[in-house]
Amino acid sequence: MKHKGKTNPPGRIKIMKSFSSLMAQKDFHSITTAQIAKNAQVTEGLIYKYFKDKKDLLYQVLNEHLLTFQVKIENGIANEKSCIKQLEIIIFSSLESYVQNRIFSRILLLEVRNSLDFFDSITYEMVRKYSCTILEIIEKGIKKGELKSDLDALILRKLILGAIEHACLGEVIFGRELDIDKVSTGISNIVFNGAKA
Amino acid sequence: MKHKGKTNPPGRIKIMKSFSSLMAQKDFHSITTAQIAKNAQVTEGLIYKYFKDKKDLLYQVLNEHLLTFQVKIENGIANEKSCIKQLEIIIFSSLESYVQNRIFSRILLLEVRNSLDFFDSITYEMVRKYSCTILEIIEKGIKKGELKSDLDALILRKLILGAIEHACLGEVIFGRELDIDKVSTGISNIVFNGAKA
DNA sequence: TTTTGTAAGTAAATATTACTTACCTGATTA
DNA sequence: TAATCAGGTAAGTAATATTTACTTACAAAA
Repeated sequence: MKHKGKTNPPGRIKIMKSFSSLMAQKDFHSITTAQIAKNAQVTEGLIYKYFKDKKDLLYQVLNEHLLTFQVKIENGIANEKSCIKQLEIIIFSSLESYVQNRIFSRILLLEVRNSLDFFDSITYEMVRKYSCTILEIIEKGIKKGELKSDLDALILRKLILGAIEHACLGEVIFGRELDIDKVSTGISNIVFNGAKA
Repeated sequence: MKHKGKTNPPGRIKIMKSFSSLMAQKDFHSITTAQIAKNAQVTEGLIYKYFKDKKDLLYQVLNEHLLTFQVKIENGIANEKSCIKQLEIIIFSSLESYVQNRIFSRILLLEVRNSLDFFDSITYEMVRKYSCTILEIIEKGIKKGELKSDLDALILRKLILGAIEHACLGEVIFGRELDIDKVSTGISNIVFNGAKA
């Protein structure tokens, strides 16, 4: 008998917590279902009541984090009129979210993208929505004359997303410290004003 | 008995080719050693004659590709004086290399970074070298007055590397077409001249 | 009160799969 | 000629993700 997602029983919560804490210590593939179960004080079989497979567990944990991430971003830009300011806020809050939650960042930046089924998941839908928001702001910025009229919005988005993600890699992989203020203003500065003297 | 790396026997070549072609079809973890061996028409055991483990095979395949990649970049910037032009060439050739070799890109961008032992490998040394080259060009550009004097070289590098990598993701993951000329000039344009109107 | 259905959880079997060990064969070399 | 060694095979083993068959508790319907 499979779980139908109507309730959220203690066993399910324990499994997700257990998995999250293991993810803080090692990479996805080194974590065994036996460890997850032992750490959660349930049996291995129960994992498969609530999750299709190990990867599905990964996606669902990621999904929970993404929810709070998204709310944060939307609240941040809600009162802001200027498109450039909005983008600056997105850059800052994204960096902040990544840094404040290394496990989540590890999963999103390094652990899920190598498998195609992630891109069919609900989780990826949220990533797309976030990505769309950025594109819309850029397009509005161009229309309003804040940004250059001949700008390719898609490329600017690539640049912003790429910069954010790459900036976090050192932090996520090696545990290096990241000065969010410095890096986010640095990125914004180059993106909007250019690097050329 | 282990292989000592002096020769390059047909079995080893067959294994690497087989693995490469499988990587074009599915992600690393879905590829089994049994498949690799069958596809190469050798026995599973032979894989472990030439490679420490499955991951080592991944690294060595990546390594071969990186060698040609590095040569390409270095030749490209050799005759160029202007630092901005050099960076533009790096952006273009990196995109080109990624696009021309999807397997290599998949491995480098999506499959190796999730495991710490990659960062101890010789392969990663090459990535660092490439990354260092970019930093040096930026620093020279600042000194020569081509780039803004108050620029943070590390952040500009993050931006450039992040943009390049992110630009390729759609291509690598979904097989989308990528207009190298358009994207590389687009990136250069924003990075050097800024997006603000 | 009895019955029915089902959610939560267990225990043990199974199938896959990365990796090992012991061995064969022919060529080179001491 | 004996010894070594490179290239390769065949048959394991141990780990581990996943499945199956089974309890127990409990709520709603009859």
